[in-house]
Amino acid sequence: MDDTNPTKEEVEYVDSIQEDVKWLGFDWGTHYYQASDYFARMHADAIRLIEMGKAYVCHLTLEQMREYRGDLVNPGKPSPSRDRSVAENLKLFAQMTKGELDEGSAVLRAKIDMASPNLLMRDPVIYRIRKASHHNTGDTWCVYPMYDYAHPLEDAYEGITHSICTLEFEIHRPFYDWLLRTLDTPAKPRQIEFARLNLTYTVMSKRRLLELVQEKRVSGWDDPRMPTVSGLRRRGVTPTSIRKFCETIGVTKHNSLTDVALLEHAIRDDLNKTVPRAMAVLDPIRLVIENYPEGQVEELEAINNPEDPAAGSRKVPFSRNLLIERDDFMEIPAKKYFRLTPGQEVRLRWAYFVKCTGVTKDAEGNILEVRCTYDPATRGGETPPDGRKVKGTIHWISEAHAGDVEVRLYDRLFTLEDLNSLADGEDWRTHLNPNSLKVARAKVEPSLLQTKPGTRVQFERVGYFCADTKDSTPGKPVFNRTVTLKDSWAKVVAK
RNA sequence: UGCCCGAUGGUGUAAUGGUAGCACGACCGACUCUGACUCGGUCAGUCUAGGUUCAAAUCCUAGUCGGGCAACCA
Repeated sequence: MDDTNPTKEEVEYVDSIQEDVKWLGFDWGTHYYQASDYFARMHADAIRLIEMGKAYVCHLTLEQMREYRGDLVNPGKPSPSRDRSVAENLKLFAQMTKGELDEGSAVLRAKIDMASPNLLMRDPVIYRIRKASHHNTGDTWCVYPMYDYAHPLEDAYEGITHSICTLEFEIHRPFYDWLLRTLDTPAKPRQIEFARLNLTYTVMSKRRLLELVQEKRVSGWDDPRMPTVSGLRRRGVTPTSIRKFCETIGVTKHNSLTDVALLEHAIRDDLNKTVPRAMAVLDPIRLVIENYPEGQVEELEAINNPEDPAAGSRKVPFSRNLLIERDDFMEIPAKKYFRLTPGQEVRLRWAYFVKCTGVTKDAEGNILEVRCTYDPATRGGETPPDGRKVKGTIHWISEAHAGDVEVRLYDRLFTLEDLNSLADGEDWRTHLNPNSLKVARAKVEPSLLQTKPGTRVQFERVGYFCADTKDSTPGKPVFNRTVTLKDSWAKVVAK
């Protein structure tokens, strides 16, 4: 953990990084280190640098420093303090360390090359005065190392071989190497850079994510729409699928934009194999079975996970009045529609074949309920003795036994695919998806009411869901939609 | 008008001098008690121009395009 700057409140980030990394399945064991663990050693190395004539105390103000640095095409010029004696530098750095100098009045700089084409090599600052309390070292120090100085040293102290970081630090590598060479550290770690991940339809920069949180456009860092580890976790994504996704996309050095479909595939692939099924109706309409006895209730057996025999089965109550998905009925059917429609027969999952006999409507012509008859010879959803087949199978809930739950249907956070390619002056926030969260009341199998927070389930024919870890209460789970099932019918409809 | 890095199907990648392969996706089909899963098929790629070589995605040169760099941030 690079906790080199005490004025940046980072305790909460440190904690969540640890939590996230552990959840992903990794363990530091005894190898959890912080830059602040090495402050004394780093300070001693700074003194060595001064003694070598490779570092000096400089009094330039921020503005002067910028001016002296030159720019992308012009070389910089030396600080007036650049050639001060070693003895004087030692004395001044000691004063800085003891807190005898004011913040901003002096810094320690490495003495490299003010004409380097790499601006980071034009005598970079390596220590600054910060009279602030550090979350780990308290008030021990008045001077703190810059990240660029701390990074190569902590790697060397730890005997790191490959120090992996993101692309924007590529230009810092010459200083990384310079420091190790100048100090002649026993270990010579190598910094290797790789591209950070960009995903379609979302933002990944910490700055933008922080703005989403601060402006309350999401509920927090762990809002299930956030591409953060805590957001994915709360949404119901598994560590396995994240790791699989990472293996798939690999590690490279060029900026790319990964299609979120790759992530969704990894999620479905894992959840399909591991998660139990249940029935839930998100947008219910009543289905009345005219020839099923009133008041009769049957317990029908439903398999929990066809992909995993060990998951066993459960009983689901069945009765005369059911609820089915509004989408699963069409009074005037579309072409190739093989769900319920007048005269057509479908299977009720794990129950019976039913044939639609018509609908009842109110005075305005709105459909109040769908009516049908069932075939007792198809109990359990089995093919009847006459070998009759149906094209469609739909899910259902017994109205009298239905549980009522809140379901949160999440969609992509933005409507724009690439948030890094905005027109000049365009605000990325204008592309926020107004429908990234839709809340629905769903009717579910009674057993689902006992779902523990964090438990994942597939609502058959709908999608994968996870009981929310924050807003669920005993007996009243709130379900977050992790990802929908693939829907090839939707594609047909779209055409 | 500088320096550094990069470029392979729609997307993400593999191939480091020797058959351009894999996954996602899209499309077609089979199967199906989830229009899911699974299975079969199809689509589609080495940024450009020179050069080296028996042979170049790979090495060299130039160009084009993209990204990064001027906090006492990380």
